[in-house]
Amino acid sequence: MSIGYACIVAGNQELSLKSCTLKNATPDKLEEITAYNLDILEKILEYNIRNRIQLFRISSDIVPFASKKEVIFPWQDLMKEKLERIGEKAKENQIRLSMHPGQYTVLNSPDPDVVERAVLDLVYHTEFLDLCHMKSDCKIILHIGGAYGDKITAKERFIKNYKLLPQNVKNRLVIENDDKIYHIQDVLEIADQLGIPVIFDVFHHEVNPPKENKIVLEWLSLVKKTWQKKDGIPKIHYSQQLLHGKPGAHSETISLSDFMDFFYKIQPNDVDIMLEVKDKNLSAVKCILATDKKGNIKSLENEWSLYKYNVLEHSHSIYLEIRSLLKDKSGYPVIQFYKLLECAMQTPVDIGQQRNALQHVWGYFKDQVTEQEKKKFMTMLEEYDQHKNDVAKSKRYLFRLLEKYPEPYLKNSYFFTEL
DNA sequence: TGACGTCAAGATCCG
DNA sequence: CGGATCTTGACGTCA
Repeated sequence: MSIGYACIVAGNQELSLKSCTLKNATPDKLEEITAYNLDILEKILEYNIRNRIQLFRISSDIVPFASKKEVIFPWQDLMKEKLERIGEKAKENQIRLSMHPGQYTVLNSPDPDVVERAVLDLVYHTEFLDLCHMKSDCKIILHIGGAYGDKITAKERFIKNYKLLPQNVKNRLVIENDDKIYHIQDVLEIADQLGIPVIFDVFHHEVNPPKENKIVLEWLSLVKKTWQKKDGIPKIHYSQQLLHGKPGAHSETISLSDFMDFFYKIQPNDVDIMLEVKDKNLSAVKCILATDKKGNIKSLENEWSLYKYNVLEHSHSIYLEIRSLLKDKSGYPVIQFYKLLECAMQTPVDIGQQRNALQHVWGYFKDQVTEQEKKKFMTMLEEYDQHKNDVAKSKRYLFRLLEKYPEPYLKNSYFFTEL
């Protein structure tokens, strides 16, 4: 079983991809951005390796406008070596990669132009994974598309158009239930006709269940049967409702207790779980550590080093509680640790503690900065006390000081990330 | 025609 | 001029 996340590394700006607008998309610009993005992807894989994350979705934006036929840019040839290196790294470390064209790739549209673009887009995604030499268990996930007032015909059109796809696309394509139109029963029906695997999105299923009343475990068991040996371990999508958000909106972080309830319910020895959540890798690490049977306190100490100043901003008492929780070096209180962490992050920031956290962090700089830099920070603190500016300004300033005075402990921490 | 979702690029504003 | 903040882009469907 692997647990993973999609596309973006939270808490690390250095690992974000570049893009451009269509109007600026010259071949040179595209080559520059793509080369940059692939180097970043390699670094993201290294991050995933360090954190034992073996499931990862590559952003469709990795090669900008790759599937637009007006944009001529032979990325397949230009990036051959980089793609091979990425594939090697993934394989060596048993990382399962996937890609997921968004809601605008619609294979079952009645408009032939839309279908043509969808096919080109699927071909792009397939070529990307093929050029990395990934096995056929590295999938491309697609939704069924629109209903156009006649779901039966729309389903038939999906099936018809699927059959026209090139074989290498078919080798990777899997279909997923969505939160609006095609529920899991629809998708299983299509999958049965085509003989292709189904991704069961547990959250979409909650939002958009079929009329037929089966428990989640029964649907899951039907879904698992659609995966053959060559397709790898069945994969599911898991996310949670954003409280006070629109139905279907993804939560900021994964609530660990809800995740663990689900985890024990499904006994997921033989599924991979892709998390769809705003804090991305942060939740993936949480769920991986929480389900690790032989976990080590060192992992929690490392997590603590990343979150401690954020916790301090919200609650001094929980800060102390976690510190004491981690004192016993023989235990592995992972559930309790994240319970406290989640609790702290849900507590509104305490103005006084926020100032306290700023000063803690300032402690890393105070003996090495110039008088001028010191003065500037002190002025900011004064203004902060008089409510003339917000904490974000001081944080930005401290973050900028990190470039001049490198402090890896601080740089890695989430203090400068909005959580 | 605008909302939907997403987030960096691009544009504009500010001191 | 650099930095902060607001707006646009790119996609297809549906009300």
